[in-house]
Amino acid sequence: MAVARSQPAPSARPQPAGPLEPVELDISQMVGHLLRACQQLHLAIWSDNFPGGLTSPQFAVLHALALGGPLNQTVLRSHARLDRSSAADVVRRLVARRLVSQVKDPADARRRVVRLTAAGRAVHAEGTARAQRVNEAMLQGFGEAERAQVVELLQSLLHHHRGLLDYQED
Amino acid sequence: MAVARSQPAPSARPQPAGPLEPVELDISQMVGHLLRACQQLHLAIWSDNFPGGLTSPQFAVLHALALGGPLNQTVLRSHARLDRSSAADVVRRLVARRLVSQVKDPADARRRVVRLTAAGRAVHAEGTARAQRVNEAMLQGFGEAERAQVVELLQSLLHHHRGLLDYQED
DNA sequence: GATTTTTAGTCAGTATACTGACTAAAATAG
DNA sequence: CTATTTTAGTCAGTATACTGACTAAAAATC
Repeated sequence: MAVARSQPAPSARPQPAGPLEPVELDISQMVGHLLRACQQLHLAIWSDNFPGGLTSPQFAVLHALALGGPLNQTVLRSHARLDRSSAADVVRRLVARRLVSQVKDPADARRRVVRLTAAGRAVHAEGTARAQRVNEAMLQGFGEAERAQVVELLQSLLHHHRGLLDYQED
Repeated sequence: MAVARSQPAPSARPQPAGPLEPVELDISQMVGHLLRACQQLHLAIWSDNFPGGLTSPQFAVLHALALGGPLNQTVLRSHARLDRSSAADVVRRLVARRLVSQVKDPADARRRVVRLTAAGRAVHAEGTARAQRVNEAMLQGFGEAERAQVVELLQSLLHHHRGLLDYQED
């Protein structure tokens, strides 16, 4: 595949001792770079609002369980948007904190069904308000229309690539 | 700080055996959840385009050095949007791969100046085209106007919180 | 000039997120 | 029914990203 190569193009002004290859790339406009920075921001805001140490993926797991009853890891990770290894890690930590419990599925010995404990349900209920505050803080400075745009554009971006992530569905 | 507590509110329809606390939270519309999923997507696309194993933060460091000459870690991490520990980690791996080198700053013994090696400059030059392909792939499915919106909204989001991240500037 | 504070960077420890290899069980093919 | 394949989950290893504690050097203060 012929990589797009920038031709020399007779330049009018000779650049004074810059790098030899023409760097025509503004990294601050690259979606990946922006997403990474936004995630760092989100983590900072999240941590401020969850002094107990519950992380966003952990909350996503609790939320999926609160909505959809006991789930095996495969269904759980598709709801919480976690890959296999990460889901196992997150569940392991939630088990250690006694927020969820795991039991073998009698109908399928491969599956281990994850269930909220009473403590887990309480932490989820209390966390819901915090999660909403985090979302509000993230969107602070945007008007209603822009908030909707942010959500729609990110959802569209994901939708354009549905099936690429291993937990897919959608 | 009085946490917003959902009052019972005389409900017209009794919900059939749902969870006790009213779960009025759509996690698929939370910005943080969407950002995390988009980053997973970006990582998948990036890895496809960089079979050599160069990561996006690593490329960001090479790019900052290619643009701005030798830099100490503090300036470097503000350009590459990395916190102190992560920047040290990334630089350590780039040193191990011989893509950058570090020397003590004679003017300030605290600083260790990072510089591109010839190999690093070559990897950066070659990676620029790949990074552009990743960006294009991420935005595939969007029109010109929407692409601009995505970039502008994410930049605005970051701008609204400038100063919150420790590498700040901006 | 001596003390205090700030700054640059390291280090240990933890949490996602990934890969690839692996086990065990279920589903399918023959 | 047996052999193959698929599925569920684990495990080891690596890369960001963070916290908090720490060292050493520079800057600021007195």
